Parts: sequence; C-alpha cells; structure tokens
Amino acid sequence: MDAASHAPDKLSLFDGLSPAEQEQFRRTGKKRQYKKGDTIYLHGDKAKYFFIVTHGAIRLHRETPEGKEVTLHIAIVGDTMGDHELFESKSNYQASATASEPSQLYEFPLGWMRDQLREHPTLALNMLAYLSRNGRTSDRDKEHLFTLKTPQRVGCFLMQLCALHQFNPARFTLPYSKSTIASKLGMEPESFSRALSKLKEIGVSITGNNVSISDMHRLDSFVCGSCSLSQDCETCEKLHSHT
Amino acid sequence: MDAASHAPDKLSLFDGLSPAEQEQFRRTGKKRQYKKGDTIYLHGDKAKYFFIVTHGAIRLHRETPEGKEVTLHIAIVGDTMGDHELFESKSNYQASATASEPSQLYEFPLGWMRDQLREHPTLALNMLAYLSRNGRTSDRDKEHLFTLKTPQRVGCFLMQLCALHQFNPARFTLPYSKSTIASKLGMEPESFSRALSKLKEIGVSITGNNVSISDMHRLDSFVCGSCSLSQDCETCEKLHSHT
DNA sequence: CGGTCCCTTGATAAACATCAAATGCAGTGG
DNA sequence: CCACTGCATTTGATGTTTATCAAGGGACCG
Repeated sequence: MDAASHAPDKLSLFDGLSPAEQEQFRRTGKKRQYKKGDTIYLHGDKAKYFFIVTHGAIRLHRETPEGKEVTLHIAIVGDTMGDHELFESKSNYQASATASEPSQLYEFPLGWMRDQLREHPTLALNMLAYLSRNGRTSDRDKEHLFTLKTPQRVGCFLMQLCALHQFNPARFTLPYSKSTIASKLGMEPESFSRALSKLKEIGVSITGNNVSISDMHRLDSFVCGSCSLSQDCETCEKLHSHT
Repeated sequence: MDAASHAPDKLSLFDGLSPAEQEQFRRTGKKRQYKKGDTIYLHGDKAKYFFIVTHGAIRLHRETPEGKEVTLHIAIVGDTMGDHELFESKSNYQASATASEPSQLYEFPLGWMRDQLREHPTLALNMLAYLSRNGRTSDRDKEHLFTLKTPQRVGCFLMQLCALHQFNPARFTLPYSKSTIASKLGMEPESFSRALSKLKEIGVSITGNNVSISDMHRLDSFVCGSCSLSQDCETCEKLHSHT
C-alpha cells in the first residue's frame, strides 16, 4: 500500500466525486506532517479544522479532572477527525488529538467542509456511510467492554489489527505502544501485560513488539465464542477471506 | 409535550424540508404501535425498515452466545433505528429492538429511505448531524464506563433523564425498569440497587420508581467532578438552563 | 391466597486496579 | 564500546470494585 493510494482522491470519503470536485479538495486541503507525540489539537480548543488521516495513527483522548486519561479512538488511514464538531454551533474539540506515530493529515477548514457537505450530496452520503460504520464499531466495542474479559478484548484487538492493516497473523509488529493499546481497550498497562501472558497459553506469543499468532482458529474461538457478532463479524470475515 | 409535536414533520430529521417533501414522508411512513415488551425486530433479521421513534422508548440489545444480554441504546422520541444498517450491503439488523414501554414508531422501507437520503440533501445533512451527535454521546458513555464508579454512572443517568425529558429533578418517575437501566449502564441489577443506596447519602432518594433529587448541585459535583466534560456537558447545560 | 416477577440485601468470589519494585531497552554522553 | 539515565514494560503483593450466588421482601394478578 503506497503513499499514492492514500491521496485524498482515493479515500472512501471522496469516492464517486467528479475529478473536478476531487481537484477542489486537493487544492484546499493542506497536507500536514506530525511526528510521534505531536499534539494536533487539545480538548476544549476552538474547533477550526476537519482532518482526514492519510498516514499513521492519531490517538483521540481526554483527561478527567482526577487525572485519568481515556483513549476514545485511534484514527488510522481513511479516518476523519473533527466529524463530531462539524455540526455543533458551539464547536470546541471534544477530545485531544496526538500522533501516536509519524503521521500525515489532510486539513480542511471546518466551515468550508460544512459547506462542501451541503453542496456535494455524494460527499454527504459518503460521510453518512462513514459515521454509520463508526456507530457499528462503537456498538461492538461497547458490547466487548460489557461482556469480555481483558484477555479476550486484547485478543480481539490483535485480530482487528490484522484485518485492518492486512497484517500476516503469523508475524507482525504492534503499530502502537502497549500502554496506548491498553488505554484504548479501557484497561491499565499492568492488566494488558497480564492479558498478553494469558494469551500465550493459546498460542499468541509477543516478544517486544513482535506478535505471532500460531493458531488463529484457537484465538478466534477464545474471543468470538463470547461475542454476539460471531456470525457476521466484519473483522472475522476479513481475516478468513485472506486465508 | 403533546402527540402532535412528535409528528414526523416536527422531528429534527425533517427540519428544513419543504411541506411537499414532508408530505411525502407522511404518506410513505407507516405509524406502528407497540406494547411494552413487544419485539420490533431481532438481531440478525434481514433489515427491511428504518424507524423513527415518535413515542415511548425502544431498547436495542444483543445477547452473547453465553447468554449475557447487553443493552446498547435506549431510543426515545426523535431517535432512529436502522441507521446502522442503512449503508451496509449485507444488511441484517445489528441488534434486537424491544419496546420497553408502549411506543409508537414511524416505519419506512429501508431502500426507500436510502433513496430519499440521496435525493434530499437537507435530509442527509440532518441525518449527518444526528449521527454526529450520537457519536458524541457514545464517546461520553465510553469515558464514563472507563472512569466512573457505578454510583456516579447512575447519578449521571438520572441527570440525563431530567435533561432529556425535562423532568423536575425534585420529583419524577423512572421511565423504564431498573434492570433495563442497569443493563444500559453496563452493570448488574444488584450493583444498580447498591448504587442507588449510595446516592441516598447525597440526597437522591428513590422509593419504587419515584425519584427525588434534593440537591442537584451536590449530585452534579459528585458525578461531574470525575468527568472530563464538566465544562461543556450538554446535560449539565440543559439542567442549569431550566432552573 | 398463592404465585410470579422484580427488586433488595447479604455473603462470597472473581476480575481488575493500585502500589511498589525490578527488569529491560533506547538514547546519551563519556 | 561502555556506563548512565529515563522511560516503558513486567512482575509481585495487596486492595477495591463489582459480579455472582443465595435468600428474602413486596407488589401485582390470577
């Protein structure tokens, strides 16, 4: 997957737009580079820009008054940032955004983006499909929080990684730090670490950042045996279609 | 708030549509009545209809293979059902829908609704705003699951009830059963019950289904003191604007 | 009056967080 | 190249929260 395939005209949000329209987005959007750890914006900042991730991964997170940090989402290629702020009059960013690895974003003025959505029905429909899909994964995550134990949540996350990035389950590298993953899964780093050691018992070995899933079938039944989606889980389908 | 104010032409989804367009929705939409406990559809059913709630409350829930039931959402007046299925080719309902009180829905064929969204940009934009707002409350709920203890989650839920339904905090009635609320908050009925007794210590008394919040300020600081949104929480703003 | 359902209360257990310390690893400067 | 420092992760010991199990109370309904 090369850089070109992530140019805005290839992102799903721009699917079906005419070349002229796509050119308009290419002209208005500013490409921004961020280093690992860079802050794109802070929770509470006045929302000025809408972003599309073209490379890397951006962590969206908040901090409670008591100092606990919560990772709401990790935005990867094709994901947007600022969608929650697009349609709110009083629009402050609802979370902070930090690059969790070197990343590239397309940046559009928020008001301009609103106008484009009004003027280009196709864009609006793409955005609808995108948000609707977000809702589904959000529901899935909620179910997992309610019903799965930490080793199962970690196991599902590893499967999602393989499905989303087309990693080879037999040998791949974690794209973010373990504490970032722990936070996104709603657990402490210690619990994450212990969950990993439990996963070793079913053939998932992790040394450093290198993961190897020896028996995907075993992991699948360990995780998905407790999930209501097992039948039509998108992650599972992608994994099986690649083998 | 009378029945007429919930006719589809007054729902936010139809805001800004021309009278002629609204008439079209009124003609195609079928009004459906459901009794408490009625099933509207089941998880896995082929998705045929899109719904808008005009009265009552519908519980969206799933069951894991191990028999645990998870409540993903309680849809109330103005909420939609089927939005997650609208843009998916293989569209089975992602959850079951059950009336948790006598309810009324507007029912539209799913494919027809898709077409309407394509043909009426205003409708699509309303839907975008609706989904975007859903995303925000979903983020809030996720943060709460990660950081709040059960009594705080229950406290926030009571505040949300007052804000959403314009209840008088000094005296109102729970609109759903306690176990339904517990499930939506991701806890067992026992934990919910114990959370309530802890809330009594800060002036929230519940006898049967009757709730009385004697000191909203005290509840507010108990709950929102641990929440990153305290500054611009929609629920809090609504509550304060009513006093 | 007896039954069912929902909720509450108490006792116990499991899962996870927290606290504390050790280990490992990467980058820095000698 | 090697010690040194800082940070991330692991591991162990302990505490808290919540789930689970079991029993009892109260309202509604036949």
